[in-house]
Amino acid sequence: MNDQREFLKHRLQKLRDLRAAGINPFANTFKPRHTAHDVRTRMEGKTKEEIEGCTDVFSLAGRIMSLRDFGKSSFFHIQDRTGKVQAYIQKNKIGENRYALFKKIDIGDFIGVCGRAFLTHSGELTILVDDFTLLTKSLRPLPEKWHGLQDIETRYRQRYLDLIVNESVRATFQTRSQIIALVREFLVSRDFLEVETPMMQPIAGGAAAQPFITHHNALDMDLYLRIAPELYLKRLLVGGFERVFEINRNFRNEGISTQHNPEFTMLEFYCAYATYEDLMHLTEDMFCFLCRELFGSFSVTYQGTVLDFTPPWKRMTLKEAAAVYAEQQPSALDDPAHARAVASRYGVVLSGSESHGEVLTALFEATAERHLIQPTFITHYPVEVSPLARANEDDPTVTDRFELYVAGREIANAFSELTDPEDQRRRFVAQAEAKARLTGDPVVIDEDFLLALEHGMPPAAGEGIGIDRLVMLLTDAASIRDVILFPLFRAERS
RNA sequence: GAGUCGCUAGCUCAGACGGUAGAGCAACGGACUUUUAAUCCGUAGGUCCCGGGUUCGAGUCCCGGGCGACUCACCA
Repeated sequence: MNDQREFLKHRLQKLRDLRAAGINPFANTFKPRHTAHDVRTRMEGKTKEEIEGCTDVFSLAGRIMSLRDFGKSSFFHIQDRTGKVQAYIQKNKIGENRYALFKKIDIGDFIGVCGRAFLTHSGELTILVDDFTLLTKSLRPLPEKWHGLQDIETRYRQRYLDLIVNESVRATFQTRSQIIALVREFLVSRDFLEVETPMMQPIAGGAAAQPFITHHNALDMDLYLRIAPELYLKRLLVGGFERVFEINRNFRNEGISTQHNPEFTMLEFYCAYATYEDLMHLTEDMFCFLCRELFGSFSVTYQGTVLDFTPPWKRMTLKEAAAVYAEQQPSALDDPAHARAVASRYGVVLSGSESHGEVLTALFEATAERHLIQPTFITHYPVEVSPLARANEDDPTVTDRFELYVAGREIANAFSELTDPEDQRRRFVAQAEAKARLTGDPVVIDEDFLLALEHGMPPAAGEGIGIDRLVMLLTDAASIRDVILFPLFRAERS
């Protein structure tokens, strides 16, 4: 008999013993009126005498995380959503029968307890148990109490164990929830309307990633999981919703890394009559709001580096940034042949068919990106790599677009939107033809979106912010899997 | 997709040179009424990721596979 089966056998025997004694080991009869946090805050700053003179009776429930048995009394810690609190149970206080029943309770079980607070000799605030109720009997062991759960694969595959034993993991996901709530609050306070647009789309538009494909049986129709909500949110601008946002999942059938999960959460928002420059200010305001609410400071330490979000943030054009980090004069990169030579020198692999703008973008990514640690807006993206962005009035080879870089990573992407349906059609066709040459896919144009544009979309600017990457920055997480509760994993084979 | 590294008890980890597989916690039995990584005595628990190979003998060496981590590639 192996250890695992023996453990289960013992717990199942206790289950039978409890039922034989008339106890439901999965009862739902206890209504906790307090939390561990309530107990702590109620007694905070009080002396031992004041605490023990206090007649408040607490009633709380949670999982038993540790248990120290002294024969006629026991100490245990209960963990609820707010944290842990210790409890103490004595045989001569609750009676022989109740205490015998308590002996059937194990680490991992859920229990409800009632009692007053006291301070132990070593000064720990503790509930002296008047009575208890078993709420759920656990049948499997918890990970080790001191080292917790370390195995990264088990932590992700059995995230519930990770959450039970690793307090910092709970904190990360609580912060994630808080960040999303704050983003919502920020946008709603600025009169943005939260909307939901299709996750299943007949044409996967709004970005250039590989989509997941699925099929609707009744309509006998292939559908794509969306790679971006962009084209639907713009339809809403056409419809007269001047300020809209959506926080939802995108799906991209690409590689997995510490920065990429196949499904990830994206914030996109669109604001009529705004420009990309307005959105730079809005982005600064949003981050400052988040920092103030979360930390009370514009300084955030990420992986040992202090990031300073005090506005205004640095701004550089893409060409300037590429020039600085490729040690060139910006004007020198205006010569396509020279730019190409420099890019090759920095390890960019070129086929020869790339446009000048694509070469500059590749050079920027190869040289500058990883150096952009402090918040930096990169502007003036070439028109060839920005199929949905409005061309700059003074220099039509670039667009009114920016990306925000922090800690060497792309966090946000925004631009003044293209509103001219004929220009949009030309860009779609050029993009689809380029893709068709590369992949052999048929040229597909989102005619329905163009029809919407032909009805007239107000001038607008839009932005996308990768929520997972934002949460990583603000929770000091090294991997995107640390901020996604259930990241995608290969199925285990039996 | 490529390279490097990892996989030993439920958990956290040791296991030189190839020679009967170990500890702590958790579990089980016992002692103990203010402990807190409780303590003390005792017991049990292993498909060493899987499959081949070399060898008298493989957790250890070789080959193949699985899963994971990291780096790179891909992701405008």
